[in-house]
Amino acid sequence: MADMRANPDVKRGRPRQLSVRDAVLAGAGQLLLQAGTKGFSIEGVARLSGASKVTIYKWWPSKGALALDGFYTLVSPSIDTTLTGDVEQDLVTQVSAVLALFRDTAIGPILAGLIGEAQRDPELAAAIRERWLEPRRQCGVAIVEAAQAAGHVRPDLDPTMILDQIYGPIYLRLLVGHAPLTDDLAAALVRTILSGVLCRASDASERPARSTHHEHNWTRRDELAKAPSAARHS
Amino acid sequence: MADMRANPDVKRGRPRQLSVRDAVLAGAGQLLLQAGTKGFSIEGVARLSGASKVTIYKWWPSKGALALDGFYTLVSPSIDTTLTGDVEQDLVTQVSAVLALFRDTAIGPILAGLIGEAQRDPELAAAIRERWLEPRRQCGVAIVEAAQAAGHVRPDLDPTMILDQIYGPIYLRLLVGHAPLTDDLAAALVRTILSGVLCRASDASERPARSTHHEHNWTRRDELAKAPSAARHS
Amino acid sequence: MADMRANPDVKRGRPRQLSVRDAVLAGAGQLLLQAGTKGFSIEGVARLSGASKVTIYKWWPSKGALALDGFYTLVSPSIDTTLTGDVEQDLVTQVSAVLALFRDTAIGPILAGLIGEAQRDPELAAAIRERWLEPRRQCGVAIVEAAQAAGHVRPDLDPTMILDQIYGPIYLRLLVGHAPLTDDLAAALVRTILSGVLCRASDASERPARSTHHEHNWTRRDELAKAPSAARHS
Amino acid sequence: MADMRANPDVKRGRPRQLSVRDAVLAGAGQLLLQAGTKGFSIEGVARLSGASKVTIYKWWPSKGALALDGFYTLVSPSIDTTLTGDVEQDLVTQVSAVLALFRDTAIGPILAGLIGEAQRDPELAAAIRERWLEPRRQCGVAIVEAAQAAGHVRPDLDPTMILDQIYGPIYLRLLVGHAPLTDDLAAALVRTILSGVLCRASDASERPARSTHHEHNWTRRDELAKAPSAARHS
DNA sequence: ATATAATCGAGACGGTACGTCAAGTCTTGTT
DNA sequence: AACAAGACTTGACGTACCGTCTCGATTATAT
Repeated sequence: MADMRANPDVKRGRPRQLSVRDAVLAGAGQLLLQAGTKGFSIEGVARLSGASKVTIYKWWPSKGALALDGFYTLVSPSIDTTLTGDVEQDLVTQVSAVLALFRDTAIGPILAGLIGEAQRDPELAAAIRERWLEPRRQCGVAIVEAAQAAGHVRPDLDPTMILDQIYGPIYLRLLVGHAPLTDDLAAALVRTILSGVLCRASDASERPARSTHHEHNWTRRDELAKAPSAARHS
Repeated sequence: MADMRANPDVKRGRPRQLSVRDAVLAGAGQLLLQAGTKGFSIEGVARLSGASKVTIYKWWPSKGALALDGFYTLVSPSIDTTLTGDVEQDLVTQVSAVLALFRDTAIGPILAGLIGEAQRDPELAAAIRERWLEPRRQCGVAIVEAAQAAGHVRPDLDPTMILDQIYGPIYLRLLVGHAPLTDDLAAALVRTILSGVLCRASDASERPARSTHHEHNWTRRDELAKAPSAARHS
Repeated sequence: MADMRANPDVKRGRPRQLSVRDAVLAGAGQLLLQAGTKGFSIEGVARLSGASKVTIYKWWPSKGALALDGFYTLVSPSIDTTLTGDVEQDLVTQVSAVLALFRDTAIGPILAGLIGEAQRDPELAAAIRERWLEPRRQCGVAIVEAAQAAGHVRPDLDPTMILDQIYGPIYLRLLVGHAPLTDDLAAALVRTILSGVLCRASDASERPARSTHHEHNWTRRDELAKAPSAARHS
Repeated sequence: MADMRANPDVKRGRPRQLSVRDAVLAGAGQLLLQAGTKGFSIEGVARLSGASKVTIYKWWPSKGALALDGFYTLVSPSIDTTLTGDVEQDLVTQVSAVLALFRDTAIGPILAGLIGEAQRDPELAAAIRERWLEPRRQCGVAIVEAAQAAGHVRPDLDPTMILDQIYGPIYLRLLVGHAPLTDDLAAALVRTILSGVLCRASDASERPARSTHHEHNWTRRDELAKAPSAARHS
């Protein structure tokens, strides 16, 4: 994308006043916190920030874009996870971080609101995908692919789908609220998708054993005993 | 919801005109189809149906409630699946039905829009949970619980979570669009959550075994042949 | 202009709330007085009157229309002149009334502002013509035509033009302010257009004297000097 | 307007670039022609001329001032009438010139728009008076005063008022549009104000008396020949 | 040559008003 | 009582022009 203007290096005109930009972003974040996505309006941001509507319209193409930028003043987009090399542990660590963000801060509902808004604003949807979802998924994909390379995870599976099966439930619960985002959810989701759901014992009794000599099943989840029954919901 | 009024049996005044109700619902459904959740408005429904705004406000508590009712004039809420007793097959059948609904009809985006709207309308959220999500989940829960009872599925797992790990990815893709809803998605999701993701001991012949001392095998994922890697998305 | 609706006599819906109408008009008048045509804005009227902008836009097609209506809450459109039958006296009476209105009240500048606004609003221009100018001119025309009928005024002249030559100077001064609207202006304008400007004495020197005994010439119009014949033309 | 600075002869800094001045004026004139007074805006002139808004604001105190200057790029302010000494003829010549300008060129409406704008811009009003109205009136005043000196026009009359009674109707029609600016208007206006409107006694001798018992003759306006009724307006 | 000073284009910015849309609430008369 | 028609307030939308304000680049005279 080469710059088409005559003198791209020559900066002409009054330079953008960064204080205004910051005030707008701060106002947007504040308004999101106070009023949520529902009460979010460009006029509200203008009021809060002291900027004029025209200025906002100049720099942000749409309400959604502004809201997303405001959202990012609330969340630092840091995804710094030190990997251990253990699939389960690494995934749980990362998922737990996201989960904690949704549970313990106000940004859970706000992100939900943004995704809701994205249903009527395709550009916002794209922005959310690119700026929020994908970066986070990259880490997960890296973990899974490393595990595949190390031979811990079946290589024929699409890492993307595996991640969806971990994050999907979280976002689904965030968006429709049919079940709570409990603390142990991250661990449970990861463990289940890793080991699967089928009984080892039942295989033995009901089906012809395909191979009888196999030891190992899921390395380190032996005592899965304690029921996560609290995950039920009215 | 029993009628709470003093004399429920004494009906005075003009009785409710059901034709109006139907016209409103038809108009709501039509408007949803034509304009989507974004262009859906009570005034639009009034225009289309010939009913007056007051009438609509009288019988539907909110825009969301009307939209959901309109939505149900488009989708028959039938979930009639004949179960075979095979967990995988039954789940795939059911999930495929939902998936086809989202893929092939207009109701995928409309439902997404409704869930989006629900972010700013808690009552709509509750209604969606109760009227759409839960009925569908009951079937799935029944399948899983039957499998647990039959000893095919590990009894320590929460069926709810298992279902979330199947449906979550679908709704996530529907809402965020980071990956397409492919045809084989249902089968892949079900198979993966059933069998898990880790390498089996049988792989030990192929790869260096990490630990050697357990039994369980869960055969039946050998011919996972067709790569679901097409699920990637731009 | 027959009413085209199905049942023109059946009044349906909530009737227009006249109190709102009155409040808007009062607000418009007040705003005109306070801020003049320059500071007049629909939003200002909405603020002052307590009515909403939408309501104002519903009933008044444009800012100009509202301003003109507001103007009429300041001026009662009464043009009640008892005619005596004497052209000069009747005209002076009427013109003086208008002049006094322009001089002594605030409506002079306001009307000027409206005419100014009419330069960019053809509908306002038409409304001013029909509702302000013409009614007033009718009276003048009536006086002139009566005088023509009575033989006091030359019948070959267009009464419209005569009135323009009386009122034109007043509006011109009102609009461009190059000369003041003095008290005696009405009398002077009327007298001059009635008697003309040419000297009788000059006629005497250049032409065969028609009459010789005048000490003053234009006081009464009994024997007025004849128009120079050069003025005739096809 | 002498230069008030300390050292008026010492010119320092970059001298004013006259090409900019000309471009702005040309742009202003062009915009007036294209969009009229209504669509005239400083930003538009800046766009058209390539000058920056600041430059325009520096050299022209207000939008009206710029518009007037732009107006003068469209009209050459020449008022070159060779006088014959005959009041009527000279006045008609001059008035006809103005009338033709208003009728046949675009500057009639533009001038009307400027006068309209002047209602909200006192400085523009003053400028119009000084730069447009007065110069033109000077000529007329000269003619009238010459006629007064020659004894053709009554010396007790204010030439200003006489001119107002000629030009007033023209501007009134230009601004309000209640009657058209016809070709013969100039001659009619001049003739009427010169001769007056009242019936002359001399007509009694020139025409066959219709009825003998009154002092005026033309009972009804028998041969109104060319009807001036066309001067009426919708 | 090197300040000093003005001109000028580009463009950012707050402000006021524009005209429109839909949400809800209300007030009629009609069924 | 149910209902249609429609008046009304509220709040936000996105746009236009105003007038002011930095910037950097340019172009002259004065030291």
